Amino acid sequence: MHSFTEENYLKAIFHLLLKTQSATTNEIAAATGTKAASVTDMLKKLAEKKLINYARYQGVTLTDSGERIAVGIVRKHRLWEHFLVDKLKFKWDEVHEMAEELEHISSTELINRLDEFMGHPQFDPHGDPIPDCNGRISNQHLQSALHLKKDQTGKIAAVADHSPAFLQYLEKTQLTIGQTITVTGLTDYDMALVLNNSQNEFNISREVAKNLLILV
Amino acid sequence: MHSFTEENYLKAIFHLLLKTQSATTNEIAAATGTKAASVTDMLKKLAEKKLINYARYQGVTLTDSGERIAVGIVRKHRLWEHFLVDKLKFKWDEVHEMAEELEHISSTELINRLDEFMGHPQFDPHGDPIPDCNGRISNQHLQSALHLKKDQTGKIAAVADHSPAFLQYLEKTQLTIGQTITVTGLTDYDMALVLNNSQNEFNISREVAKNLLILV
DNA sequence: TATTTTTTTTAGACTTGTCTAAATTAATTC
DNA sequence: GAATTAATTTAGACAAGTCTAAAAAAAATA
Ligand SMILES: [Mn+2]
Ligand SMILES: [Mn+2]
Ligand SMILES: [Mn+2]
Ligand SMILES: [Mn+2]
Repeated sequence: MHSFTEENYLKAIFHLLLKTQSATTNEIAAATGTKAASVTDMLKKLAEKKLINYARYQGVTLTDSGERIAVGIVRKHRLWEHFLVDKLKFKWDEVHEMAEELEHISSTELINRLDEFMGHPQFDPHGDPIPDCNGRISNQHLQSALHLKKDQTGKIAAVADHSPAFLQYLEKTQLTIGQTITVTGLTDYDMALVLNNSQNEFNISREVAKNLLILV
Repeated sequence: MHSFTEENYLKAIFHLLLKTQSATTNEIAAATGTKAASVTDMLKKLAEKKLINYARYQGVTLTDSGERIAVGIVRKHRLWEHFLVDKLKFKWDEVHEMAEELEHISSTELINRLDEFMGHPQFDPHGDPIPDCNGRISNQHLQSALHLKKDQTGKIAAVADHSPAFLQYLEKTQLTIGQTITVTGLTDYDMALVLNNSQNEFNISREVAKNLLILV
């Protein structure tokens, strides 16, 4: 059908378009770990196949069929991550690289059965929504913990940084998905957030807070 | 590590070596769906990497490290097939193509956890033995149903033809793995085998019998 | 507006794996 | 043993995806 490479470009463009109107050559190069010249070649090919809208120097958007493919890859990625954590007992910081391979297994019947086997999970281990078999993605309006007001309470719902280092840090400090937290103040020294999670009180840096996504 | 292509060549050579002393260029071409000229190129590359023993015009064998890789692929293939049938409820004639993709997922930790998740199954859905995590393969001495003597009883343990058509035929006639059968005779007309499976009596052609592997 | 900097594209080359056609070697047959 | 046939290898080409270096376009700055 489509090569792994094409799928990876479409997925990268999809993720970039969640943040901006159109994805640029350099952004795509950074996201795919390639050089700008290679990206230009691939953009021509994807445009030829009507998977992206591309005009020289203008950046790109996905066509409907390009987006359908990209969402399909994201669905597979997140369902496989859920499988690895929920069934095979991997930790949430261990599954991304494996999912990067598994997301290219072509059978949609397989992924739909996997979805059913796990009881149609709504979110992956990092709190990201799993598109349904029609490509629909639920949208929770989350906000960064950094923007919580004093004494505001919310539930940790997702993370904005997926690096193993960050995920391991959260695991160690019990800041895992589903935890309810309250912001009780800021430290004078570095404006770190003082949090309360019903048992203990502790501080998190503004950088950590930025990457914690909260459902209020 | 190794490309999908290299893995597929090693796997093909491994399967060929179960039947003969050394695998020939044409056999490998047939098994991999390529042309002889392409095989020669790849054999040079695999020999360069010390994964096969190759001398021009002589056919090839696997080195220890080549065999280790090949057995690893076979282990993955068969474990994934077991997963698809046992957990995702696919039929035994539906899983081969998916396993052809899944066998190239690189993580050995993943496959070991999958193995554990399924309770360390000994055989895949077609009765083929699943190598353990050290590459050891159990060897049952099976014989073709064609060579059963009159009134001899045995258990269907594996199939020699993995084509969906054959597997569907067996499913329909209840000749599935684990069934105990007795050969009660031969028809006069075409020497078909007359079988008894405790409930019914019925005939199977010599071609079908050839591909049914029996544990006596 | 003219100049400098950044971004993007083009040109040309390389790698992997494939092919067809031709040449070579090995195996069969007469 | 010579001639024919079959198997294998070599030669040369191609497609996909990548790269570096250079050119062109766009954006930023003076
Ligand atoms: Mn991931
Ligand atoms: Mn994830
Ligand atoms: Mn199979
Ligand atoms: Mn099998």
